[in-house]
Amino acid sequence: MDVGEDQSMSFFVEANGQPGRGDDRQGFLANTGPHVQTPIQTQLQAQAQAAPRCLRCAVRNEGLCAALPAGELPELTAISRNRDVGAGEMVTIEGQDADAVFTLVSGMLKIYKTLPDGREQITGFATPGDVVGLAFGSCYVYTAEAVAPSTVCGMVRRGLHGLVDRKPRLQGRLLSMLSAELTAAQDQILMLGCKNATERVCTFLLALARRAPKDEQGRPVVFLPMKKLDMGGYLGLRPETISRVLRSLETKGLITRTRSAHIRIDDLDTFGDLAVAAE
Amino acid sequence: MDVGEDQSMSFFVEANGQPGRGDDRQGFLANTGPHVQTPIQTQLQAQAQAAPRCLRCAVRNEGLCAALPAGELPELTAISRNRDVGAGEMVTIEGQDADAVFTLVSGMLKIYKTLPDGREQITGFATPGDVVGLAFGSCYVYTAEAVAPSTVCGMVRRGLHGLVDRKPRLQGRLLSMLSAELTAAQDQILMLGCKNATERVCTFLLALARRAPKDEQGRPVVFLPMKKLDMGGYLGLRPETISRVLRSLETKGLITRTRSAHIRIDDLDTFGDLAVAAE
DNA sequence: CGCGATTTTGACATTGCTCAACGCAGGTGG
DNA sequence: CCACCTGCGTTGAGCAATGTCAAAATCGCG
Repeated sequence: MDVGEDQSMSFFVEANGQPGRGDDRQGFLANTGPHVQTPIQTQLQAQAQAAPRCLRCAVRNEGLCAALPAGELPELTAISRNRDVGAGEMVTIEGQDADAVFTLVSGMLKIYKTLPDGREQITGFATPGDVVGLAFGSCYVYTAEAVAPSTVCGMVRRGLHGLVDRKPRLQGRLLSMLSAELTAAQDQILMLGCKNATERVCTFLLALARRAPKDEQGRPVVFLPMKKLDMGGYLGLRPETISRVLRSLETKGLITRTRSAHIRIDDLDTFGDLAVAAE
Repeated sequence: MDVGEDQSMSFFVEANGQPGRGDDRQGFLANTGPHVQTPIQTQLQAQAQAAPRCLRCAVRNEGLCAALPAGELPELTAISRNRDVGAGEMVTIEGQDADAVFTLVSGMLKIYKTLPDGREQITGFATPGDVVGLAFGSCYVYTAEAVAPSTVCGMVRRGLHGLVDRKPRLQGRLLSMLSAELTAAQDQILMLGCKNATERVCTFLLALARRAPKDEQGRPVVFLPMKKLDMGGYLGLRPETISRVLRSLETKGLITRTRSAHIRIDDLDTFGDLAVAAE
């Protein structure tokens, strides 16, 4: 993971409902048809038409999907479906019934929790391949909202539940994802608890830089599609502060703003020092 | 969980070693004798003498142990061992080989991570029943240090590994513990990112108050064995600030300091408002 | 080109930190 | 048994970092 991802899991400790039984809730994907206990023929038929999508998928080797060999992909295709979301649209909403689990295919989502008085704290940004919407209880524990036009692939909770039962390998994958979450959460705690504004911004950029493309001289060029307000919401800072820090880093020659929403890191070493990276 | 607990897990995604094989490392408990592949007789013998400890244990119904019925407790006893630690002693050390997993039997531990320059952030306090030292990789990802004289029960990693393989029920328990962790971590993120000093202190006291004993009028009396410095390390505040906030709460009649290190919460409602509890 | 939203910049306010002094308690040694 | 010492907590004064508010500049988009 990089800058925090999704936050929690589902269908393991099913809140207080049985896995089987029960009618399909009306959530997203409810019309995909029967998935878990589908009669063999119907299932195979569905797979035949469905197979290509997961196989060709941009994030086929990320997230949950990476845990399945190509031969088993059709089963995933059968319970999943793509959906486009525009910037500002929500994929999951804190407190609502967790009907589906989503893999981000393209774009970027912000993951946040809200205090009763309206203050909100962003706990992470999801990048392609990240999984969001895993919930231990019956409700989503955070809101996931697109900050750029995005595509998500939704898997019905019940369908995924059944799939996990049949493919123990998925369970291990879920576990390591959960563990990665926890690590990310703790890094954020460390950041919010100990670091000053400059250190926070550098930590954030550095995390993004790891996955970012490099220019011809090997300098990472980070893409920041989110608003300053969201960046601040993640770092525990106000947008004005972010702006000031970036200006200061630019003045010192550590970064260059190239295209809009793109920042090139010019001095990676000094940057690492400022980020006070753990080990 | 209450105020954060342990932080991560082990033996699922074993870093890059196989579960079986390999000599017992020299860590704590190495002298408990063979545990996993013990010949039946030896094992039963060990159980016979060992059984009573876990059965009588103060935290028998907490943490991992709660997942095992009384009849299976001897197996737990066989791979575990109690150890007393004085205030200031460390149970796990960030970055060191994760040889064992510990259940806190009595006392209190602080869990913290350290930045390269020495700043440290406490990510939680463990109370009896909490499990610390679960590590996904081969090393502990945090330091656990006693803040009061404590007793921990250590389980050899390999022994626990084998036990989890034999008792699938333990796996579910580990999962829900991990999920509780994550929830606690996110609450802390919310706190560090959004709340001011007073709100943080109230949030903290309120979390402790849930588990705290009540006086004859039903008011919770919270025990705070840790130093102000540690409390501050958890809340992202300096000890002077904690002191000032407590003084101010006292002046307002919201709390009363009873015995040393004990605080009674007099006005739980107002307190809850100040804590800005999620939902 | 022009509108609305976002970002930037500046001036100022506030919060919590720093530093220092003092007090209190527990432990130690005479 | 008492004096001292050390570490922690408390309190105060001043300060630095960041938040707040407002205005100007810029961007994205039609």
